[in-house]
Amino acid sequence: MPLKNTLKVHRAKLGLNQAEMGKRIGVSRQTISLIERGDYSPSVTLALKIAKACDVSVEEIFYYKEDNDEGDA
Amino acid sequence: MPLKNTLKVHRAKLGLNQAEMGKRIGVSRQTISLIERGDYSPSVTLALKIAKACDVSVEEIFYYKEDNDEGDA
DNA sequence: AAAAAATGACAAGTATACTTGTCAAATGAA
DNA sequence: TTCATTTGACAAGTATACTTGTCATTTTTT
Repeated sequence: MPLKNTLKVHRAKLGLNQAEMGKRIGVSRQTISLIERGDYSPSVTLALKIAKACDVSVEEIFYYKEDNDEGDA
Repeated sequence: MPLKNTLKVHRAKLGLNQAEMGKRIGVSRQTISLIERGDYSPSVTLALKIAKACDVSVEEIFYYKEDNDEGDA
């Protein structure tokens, strides 16, 4: 049950690139990239900062997607 | 600006000791103890599990308390 | 097409989350 | 008080978050 996130979408809404997002939050560009590439569990401190920057709850950014194998059938 | 949390209170509401809480969430007793002792930033995965177990949002458990030095003056 | 900007990916190092184990101190029950 | 339960604290080890740096690939702009 991998941890997923919607950071890429929310970052796009803010019109920021990864480097700008990292700078705003206080982490490196690589860390933003790593998170967006998925299956990565940052600290709750970072999660709170990201959620605040995106003006949403932590749960709206980070969530669990079931490991189901159904496509849409 | 240390990270604070309300885990101890919420755990008490559930009527669980640290060992039971750890078992329910899937971490060791020490990890629960460390968090409750404060100034500790677990992974967002663990934060989500704790919030779910307590039936509240991540933000209701983990938050920042300003590092102000004013008492009440 | 060509140049510029943005992202993915890897490597190697540091910081810290999380582990098991142990003991003392605190709390609660008999 | 005595015994049992719970928690705090420390140590040492493993797992992983986060860092800087670099390069190839992709995307966007001209």
